[in-house]
Amino acid sequence: MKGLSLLALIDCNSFYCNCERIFRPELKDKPVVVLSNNDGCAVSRTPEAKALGIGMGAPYFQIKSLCDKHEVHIFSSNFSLYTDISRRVMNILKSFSPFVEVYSVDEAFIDLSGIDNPLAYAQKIKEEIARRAKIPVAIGIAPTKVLAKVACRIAKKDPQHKGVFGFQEARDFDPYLSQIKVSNLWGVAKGRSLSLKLHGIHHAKDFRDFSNHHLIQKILTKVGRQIQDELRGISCFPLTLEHEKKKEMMSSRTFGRGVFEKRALQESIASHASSVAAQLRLQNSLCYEVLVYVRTNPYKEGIIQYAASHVLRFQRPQNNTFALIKLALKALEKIWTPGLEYKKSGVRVRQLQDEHEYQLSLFEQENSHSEVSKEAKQYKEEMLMKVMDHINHREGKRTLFSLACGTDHHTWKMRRDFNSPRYTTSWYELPSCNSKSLRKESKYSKKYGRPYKT
DNA sequence: TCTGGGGTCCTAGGACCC
DNA sequence: TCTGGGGTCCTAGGACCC
Repeated sequence: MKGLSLLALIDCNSFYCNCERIFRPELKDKPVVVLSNNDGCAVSRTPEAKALGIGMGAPYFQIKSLCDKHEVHIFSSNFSLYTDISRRVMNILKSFSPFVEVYSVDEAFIDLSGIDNPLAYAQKIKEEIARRAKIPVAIGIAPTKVLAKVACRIAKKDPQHKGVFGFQEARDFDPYLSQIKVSNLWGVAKGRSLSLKLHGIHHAKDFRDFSNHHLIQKILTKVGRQIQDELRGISCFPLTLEHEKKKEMMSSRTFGRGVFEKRALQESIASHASSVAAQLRLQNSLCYEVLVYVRTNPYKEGIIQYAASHVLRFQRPQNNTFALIKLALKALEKIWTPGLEYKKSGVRVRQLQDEHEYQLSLFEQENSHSEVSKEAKQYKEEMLMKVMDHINHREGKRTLFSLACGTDHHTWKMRRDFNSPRYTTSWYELPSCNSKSLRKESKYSKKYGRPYKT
């Protein structure tokens, strides 16, 4: 059986609630609920709370009396705590497998290929997480992600499996797939499952064996076909191991109460824009596109409903806080309508680009034209400043670093004048990074310090 | 009156996820 | 009175080109 690809989904049970229980052990076996921002609705519930009929996303004002009656313990969310606990859980997983894909704050896939007894191994993982992070988890084992999700669901629902369930072969899932409702499959939510039901597809097995590809494509897009394949044991969603950069970012919030004034809206947009800019810088990304949106309260009757968004683009990509705020406020002007009661606002950035890639593209652009654009020059300086930040400790010493640019190798020589309170970098490009010039430079570096490489 | 066709690229917005 | 936030991915359809 070795060589067969196998993966496991580790899913923390009622994650936010169990994070809170770490510090309140007396709440074990008691109903606990964690509320969303503004204490709006329930986002995490323990099985005891679910048994009382508290649904996912249930508005707090609707369940409040129920909670009071059954002494449900209510918490406002504490995301920094949950992130911290999550990191601990993921670190434990990394000690079991080098191939860990962190899927969300409370879920991860790991590769179990080649493990002799996967079920026993998973049981060990479960115990270790319970012991070291104090978080109960369920583990599903299968050849594909969609089946691992199914397995994990069974592990959670059926106590006889003690939180770990799965098979090495897709066909072993057959008896279970006819029990699982299609709406419980990963990637099939209410809307799509309703359409599937119209065609007599009620359970996961019906779905897997449905052969009208055209119809599946129409109802569930390309993803539907992939889910079908995954149910058959053909992997379409492989593990993504490296930490990939985000492709979009957003910051949004509902207001505690309705907002009428333009000023308040502007303030919220500026704050979202600045938060997004900080996120961009954190992963060294720039963005071309800024989307601003506002909306009224769709649940409130008797008011004029309004939802609008507007997109503006930068000429060159940015992650500068002030540039983002400026553009976002400009976009807000386009959709601002007076006399309405606003309830939510947000800023979303799209078309991200890696900062360094962009800078390198400017270098290339510059090198291919005799005329240096002002923009390219400015970026070159900014980048050099950054490098200077890194080598700041080499005060007064000449330092060399080399930069890989496309297929060519450009070498930049830099110098900081230690007599000046400011950076006064002098730099120039060597014609090419051939071995002769490198040798010369290495002699030079020996005298003044090691080369700095990026 | 009748107003190409086929291709690519871009974007807005929806469905879904946790 | 009070109904989350942050993501990904996909597609329809418009703009544009020859």
